[in-house]
Amino acid sequence: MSAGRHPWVLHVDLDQFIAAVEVLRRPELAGRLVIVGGRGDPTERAVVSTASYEARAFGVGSGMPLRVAARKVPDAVILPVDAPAYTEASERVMEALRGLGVVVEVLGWDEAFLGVDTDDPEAFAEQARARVLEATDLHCSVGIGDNKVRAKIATGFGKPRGVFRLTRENWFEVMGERPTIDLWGVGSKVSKRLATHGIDTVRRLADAEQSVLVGEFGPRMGVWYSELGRGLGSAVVDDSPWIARGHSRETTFQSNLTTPEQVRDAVRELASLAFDDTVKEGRPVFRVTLKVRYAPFFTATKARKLPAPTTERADVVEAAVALAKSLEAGREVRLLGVRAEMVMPEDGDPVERTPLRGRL
DNA sequence: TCTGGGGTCCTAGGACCC
DNA sequence: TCTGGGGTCCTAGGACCC
Repeated sequence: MSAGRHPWVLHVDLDQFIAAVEVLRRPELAGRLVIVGGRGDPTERAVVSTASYEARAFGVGSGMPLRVAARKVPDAVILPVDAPAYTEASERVMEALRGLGVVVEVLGWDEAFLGVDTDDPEAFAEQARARVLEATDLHCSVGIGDNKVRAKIATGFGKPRGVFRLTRENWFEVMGERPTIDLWGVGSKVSKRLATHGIDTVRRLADAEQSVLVGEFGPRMGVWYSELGRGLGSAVVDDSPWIARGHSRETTFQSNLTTPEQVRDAVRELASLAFDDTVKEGRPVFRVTLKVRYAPFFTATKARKLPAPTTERADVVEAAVALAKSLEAGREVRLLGVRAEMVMPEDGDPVERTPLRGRL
């Protein structure tokens, strides 16, 4: 199995994955208002990772501050994030999908693209849903597309527990009058910038002069948004293992740090943890980035390329500590983070670089 | 309402070089 | 005195995704 183009791209996305995994091991939670986030303590600085559909009906969604969610749904069950449990469940899902004998490109804990050669994609999608349910007791939805962009967007119309097909044939019929923010890769900032040019729907984006988009967003993003408006994108499904560019560790402190000593100690700790993750990959670190969020909520980053790539913990820690010395004294610190970037393997794969490439 | 943590890629501007 | 046109490397910031 390897990278390649297939007649059909399927996008499989688990329904309320994290909440569903929690309900699986606590069946008494079924049908209840379940919210998963942070350490499960709504008085702490944390956000919602996933809310069950029952909780979503009350306006709770991912990214919402936990304390706001708790206020909206006072009788919700609030659970801590248990990453190892989700990783384990995710692996069982992906194994089930691979068992279908197709190319599986993992996108995250709860989603994957399948490259499929079939005459009946709907039947195959139902087969995939059945296989995942049988193997894991988890429900999913499937988007069918003639490329990844369309398959990914299609899934949203299939949820929950359904299948939807989105191709060149029905792209404008389905998406034409929708707001640009419904596109995968267009967020609130870009949709507002597009609106200043009178581009408020997918069809208007598709019809926009590419020169306007390039002028606003630059040569790569401008062209990419134009293609997005028309539903165009890669149809190559690639199951080769992802090679991480870097690893990072960051912490939001429950109460702000106020002294340089506290900052220095925290940076040491974070740098060491990030370094540990690079050691597991066995590749040297060539750049270290320090992220700081000053109170109340202003974020800055400082980066240094190392004199030479290193596999020494002390080099990484010292680089991070040195960056910390240039932080503004006297400002309270809400968050610190350290990222270590690794050199890529020499015989580097010709990875197609595209704006959406974040993975597990 | 008060805003996590782990990722990726793109853009802009300055330094430096020819 | 009023000053080019690239190219590459580096850093900071921004945007997006799950």
